[in-house]
Amino acid sequence: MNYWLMKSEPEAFSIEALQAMPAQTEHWDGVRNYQARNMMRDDMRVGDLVFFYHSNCPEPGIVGIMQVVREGYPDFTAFDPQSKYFDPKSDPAKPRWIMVDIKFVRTLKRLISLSELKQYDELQGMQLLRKGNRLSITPVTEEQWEFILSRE
DNA sequence: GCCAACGTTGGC
DNA sequence: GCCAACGTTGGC
Repeated sequence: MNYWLMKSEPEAFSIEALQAMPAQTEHWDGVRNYQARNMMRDDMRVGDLVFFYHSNCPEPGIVGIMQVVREGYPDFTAFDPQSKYFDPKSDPAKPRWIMVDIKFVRTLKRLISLSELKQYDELQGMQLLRKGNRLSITPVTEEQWEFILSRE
């Protein structure tokens, strides 16, 4: 069982939007970074728990929890010229990009902001907090996961 | 294979 | 809107 953190701009896709989906489940499309793709492809398993992080918004931070319900499969938005995630170099016969399906578990009782996360010694070394980190998917250790939930 | 130019992310 | 950090592209 692994733990993760996945970022989304709430204007594009928020935890409220996930909660409103049929079966409260959605595919996590549009990841166009190889490191993040490799994590989805190689390491993410059904049952893994994921923090939902709102990025690029007035108060960035962790807003809820979701769960992986389908393991990596081709990101079909890469094949759709109408999609903003279209990638002409992704060949349907040899897909370049991968997505997983994610199900809403719950919102946190309160938002745990990025600025708060940065203040905890216990979270030193958390990949999200590394200088210059731009990865939209990062692993979270069990210790970090438990600690963050204990601050809720 | 190097690296300059360019594009994107995302906090502030 | 700014800009630091970083990834990708493409000429050589």
